[in-house]
Amino acid sequence: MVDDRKLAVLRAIVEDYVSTNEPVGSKALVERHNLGVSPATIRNDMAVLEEQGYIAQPHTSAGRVPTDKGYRLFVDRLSQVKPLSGAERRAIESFLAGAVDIDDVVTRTVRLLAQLTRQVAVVQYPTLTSSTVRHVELVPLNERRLMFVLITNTGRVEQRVVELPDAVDEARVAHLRAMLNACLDGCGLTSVPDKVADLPERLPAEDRPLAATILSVLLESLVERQDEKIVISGAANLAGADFTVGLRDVLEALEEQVVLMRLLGETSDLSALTVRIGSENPYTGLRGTSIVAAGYGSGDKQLARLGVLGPTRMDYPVTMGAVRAVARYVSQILAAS
Amino acid sequence: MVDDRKLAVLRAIVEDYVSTNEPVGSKALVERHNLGVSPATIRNDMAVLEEQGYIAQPHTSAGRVPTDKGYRLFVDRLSQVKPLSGAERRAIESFLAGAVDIDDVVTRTVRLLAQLTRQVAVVQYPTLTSSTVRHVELVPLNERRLMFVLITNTGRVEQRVVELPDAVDEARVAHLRAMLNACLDGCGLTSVPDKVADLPERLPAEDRPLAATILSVLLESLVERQDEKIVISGAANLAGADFTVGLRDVLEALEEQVVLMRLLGETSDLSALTVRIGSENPYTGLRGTSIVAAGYGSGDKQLARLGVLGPTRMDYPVTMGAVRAVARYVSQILAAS
DNA sequence: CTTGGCACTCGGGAACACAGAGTGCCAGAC
DNA sequence: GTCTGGCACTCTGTGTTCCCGAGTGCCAAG
Repeated sequence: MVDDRKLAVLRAIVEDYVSTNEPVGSKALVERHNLGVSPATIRNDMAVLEEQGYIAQPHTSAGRVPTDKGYRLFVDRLSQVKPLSGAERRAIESFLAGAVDIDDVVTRTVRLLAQLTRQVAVVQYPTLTSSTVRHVELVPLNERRLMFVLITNTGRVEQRVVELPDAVDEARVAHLRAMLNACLDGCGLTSVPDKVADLPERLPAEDRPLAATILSVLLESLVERQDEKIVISGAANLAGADFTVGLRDVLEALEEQVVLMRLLGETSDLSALTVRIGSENPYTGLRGTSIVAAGYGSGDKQLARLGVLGPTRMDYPVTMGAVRAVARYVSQILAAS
Repeated sequence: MVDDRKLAVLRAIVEDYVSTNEPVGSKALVERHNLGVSPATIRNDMAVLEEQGYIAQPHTSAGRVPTDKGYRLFVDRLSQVKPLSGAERRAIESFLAGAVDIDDVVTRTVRLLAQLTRQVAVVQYPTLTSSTVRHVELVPLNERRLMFVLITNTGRVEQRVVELPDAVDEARVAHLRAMLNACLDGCGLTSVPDKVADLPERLPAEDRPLAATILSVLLESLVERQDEKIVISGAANLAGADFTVGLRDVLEALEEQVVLMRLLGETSDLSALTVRIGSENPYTGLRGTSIVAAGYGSGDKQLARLGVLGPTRMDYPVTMGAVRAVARYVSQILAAS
């Protein structure tokens, strides 16, 4: 059913098609790869591969083109991730090492990835889920308003302005701040709701409305972290690639945070290097594009995901290598800081 | 030299070309606009307009197309900004009114503008120049590290992690925090450097290295505010428009914050509604595109600028109306909060 | 200054032919 | 059984030619 030569043929077709962007025929195939058999034999193999759905011809009497299923087999069994060159690795390292800030890390990463792969890069901000509270700050802005700031151990900051039910003075705010910090310091974000549940009861009655207001904002900001921030770069790289599907759809998808989130994240294993090819993609506007994504974060606790998006006809080994390498370096940087 | 009818002809050419996207000829012109003269007369006028550089023909025996100079004259003297419809105004109002946050305001604004004009919208975050310090916060992260947070009256937050020269305790940090706030509260960002200049001298000697470190970070963050953040939306709208110049260049320009800043901002009068047409543009990659921009901010103190970017062949009256209207509404929203 | 007439130009589309690449199939060789 | 060479067939893409129509510029007359 799938003997070795047929697989070799499929691999050759994918490689040639990716590099030339033209349907590849039997004759060209035996010339470029030394398969040791004649074109006619290859033709027979190709007929079988086509029947099985791994390749297709755009029209009669044209060469063959890999289908999504063909790419899938190629990625799963016929290729191996190509490691970066030493020069590239050094470039990554020095480029990322200069980052001063979590924002800076993310920005640099996304640019780096776009440049490295010459595709559209997408980086998700480190998620708060697995991070812990480092500090909660309440800053009075005026009598009826204060700013609530939540700082996590990943360097992420969530801030929010709170309108208060009634006037408060600095002392009450300070008290509440101290209580909140005592209660939450170092605890995981997911356990915050439990921790603060009984907080109002431990306060004097007159402070309870204030506490309730602030807590509701706190909890709300925890929920909202779900729709994480995402940064993209390298949209210009879309201009070169010729998409089978309209460019417009792709650009539209890139502006939909939710779509991007799902593309990057819809996997049980955050850390895995995942590839989603063309129609495997849930979003119809992105048929014709593939996504290569990986998780990043230090060791046990995965923080978030990053990846690139490009035409189905992409160089998977190289792209996967770049994505994996960048993910690793970012993890390293984040772990060190 | 420029009699009325020639101007009317130019206006008609611009309007027709914008709506049809095809070179417009003398015959079509007299049919669609009742100019009361014959095609031959129009031809004479067009010959003069061409000689003066307001219009051009793509090739012999084709209709005429406005040049950048022609659009310029049209915008300056032949058109008037078209106000939005009542429905549009209501939509803007309700859409912006829902914003909860400075980030939210900016995000909603940029989306709104993109949708309204069907072009690429660009919004600059409110600049800090004219804003004042509302609060400075120092949050110890551990012994050798603290987070520095600067909150302004526009709701903007700058945060930064500071590595300390030596270990500090909470008391010293609290003291410094109090001093900083006493010193800076309510003062304009531009005057911050003066205000803090003598601060170290007023501290006990052992606190001076700490203070110096923090102040240097503070001042640095003030300088960095120069390269303001910019948000864009509606890149998908580029797909429809056919650019004379490559789409790639435009997409590249959109990723260059600096370029965008210059496009929006290079004007002495922040509040003016400015139009930059095609080659008037400093950036070569954006020949073929025009920018319509306006300042926003409440009354006397202009905060920043926003605008849209589209093909030179755009409906200037409508676009200008939309940009102006959005700028006004945003100003309103910001003033209220 | 305007107008109608007229010759001229040029781009774009339709029709057509043709070369080239590629296929499928079949009969014969190993 | 599997591979191979040969052969007829089918497309696409390209180049050529031709022609129509829109549009122009110019000129002489109103």
